[in-house]
Amino acid sequence: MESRDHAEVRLAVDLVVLTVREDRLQLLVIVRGNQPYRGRPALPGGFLRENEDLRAAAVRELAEETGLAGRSLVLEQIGAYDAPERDPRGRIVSVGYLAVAPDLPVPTAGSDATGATWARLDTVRGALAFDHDEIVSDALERARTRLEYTTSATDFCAEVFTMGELRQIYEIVWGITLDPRNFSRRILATEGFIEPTGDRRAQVTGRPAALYRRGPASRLNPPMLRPQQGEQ
Amino acid sequence: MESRDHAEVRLAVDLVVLTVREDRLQLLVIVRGNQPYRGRPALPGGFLRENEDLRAAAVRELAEETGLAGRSLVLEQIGAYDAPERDPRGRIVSVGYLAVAPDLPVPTAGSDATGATWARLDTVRGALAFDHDEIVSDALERARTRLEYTTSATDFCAEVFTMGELRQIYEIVWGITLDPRNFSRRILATEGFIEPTGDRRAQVTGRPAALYRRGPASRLNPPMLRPQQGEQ
DNA sequence: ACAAAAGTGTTCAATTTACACCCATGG
DNA sequence: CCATGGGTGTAAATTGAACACTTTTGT
Repeated sequence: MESRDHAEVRLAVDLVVLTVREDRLQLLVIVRGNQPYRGRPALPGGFLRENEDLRAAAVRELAEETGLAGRSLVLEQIGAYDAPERDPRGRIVSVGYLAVAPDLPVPTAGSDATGATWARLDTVRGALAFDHDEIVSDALERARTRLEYTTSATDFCAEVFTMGELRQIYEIVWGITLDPRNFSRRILATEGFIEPTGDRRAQVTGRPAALYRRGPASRLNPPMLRPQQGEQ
Repeated sequence: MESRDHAEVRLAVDLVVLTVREDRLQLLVIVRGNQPYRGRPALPGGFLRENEDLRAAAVRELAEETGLAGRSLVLEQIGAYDAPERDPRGRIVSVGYLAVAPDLPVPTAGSDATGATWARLDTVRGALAFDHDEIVSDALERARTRLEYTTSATDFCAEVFTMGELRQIYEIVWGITLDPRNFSRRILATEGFIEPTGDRRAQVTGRPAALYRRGPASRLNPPMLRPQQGEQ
């Protein structure tokens, strides 16, 4: 019995980091400097190291490749991607992670070579290296579902935000429009979702909006179900 | 640079196979014949082989260890479990899969040694080897959610079933009781969920129930949200 | 004064829930 | 003829969507 009883595989992590920027859903991508898929956009990620679990690898890669401290970023595992031919370099199984970030001042604004950048999701989809389009699709679906059941919309927002900004997250991630009046009431009626800071912020025009910060709740009950409509 | 840039890990699959039996949610377990955790119940599973993807490994292990043909069983990936100390034999990352089965005539009724058996979930939880309790918890939560959004309740049922049997699936998996009258209407109002066979089946007592088989639909719209109540 | 965004009150329709009541069978 | 589970009808309660209207600012 010379043949091994188990396959020799390498484990990697790939990160789907989403934000809302310029009224669009945007994705953190690097441009590949090596073959395969040289020059193509790809998800940040890399191989698992010794004595490191997957989450730690994800946090490390995020810091190395993008300069984003994984500190406050909530990472959620999306799943394992293991199609035998997904990577021409060999048998590599990758575990996808989703992270949601506020609109940050452009990741590594000129730090190291590879330079991660935000890219509009609608323009980059279909062009990603490896099976990264599939990972992104699954992660996006997860992000959309999370808006329904959790308070994760505030993860897209800065420390303090207006009701309009929060609503925009829902509108952009779901690709629909919501009634601002009903939205506001619904959110405020959900115990622990957001808390008023007491301050207001002047807008470009119009009445200044009250400012809020995230509350202690993490799960939404009842959920905010998105209306079913076709989008992208 | 003698040190490797990546960890040496082995990949495995673990299967959470659920059914409803004797009015209880039951789990397919094997009793471990070797160390570690010898004598303890565990999930069926095993190592990934060369030129085999995770799903294929799950189907193969299911057939080998339990005699269940993976044919019609729908396998859903739950996630990767990778805590470094989860398996004392070394660095083993396992991918969990969920399968839902009808009440089968006891898996390997005396075929090979290890013999998988059904075990009541409430008695076996907390006693499983490795981190299998955690995998089961995640899979169970997934199964409960699937009942809300998909027609997967019929996966728990035989080819033909009564409305009462289908309702029992919901009641047992969710751990609540449902109004039979409203339940029936709700299911029948969902296009493509189930189709009447035209036959009826005499009960132990009471009016014979109409028989149904599963319809073409797979996703439920609108979903059947479970009422929030505390359970087990 | 006007445009624009925030926010309140109210109405109406849709959905959910509860439950009275009838049906069909075995003992 | 009664217990038991299957099934229909209907009214009350809850929820959701629509929208008129008021508030508060910058220009």
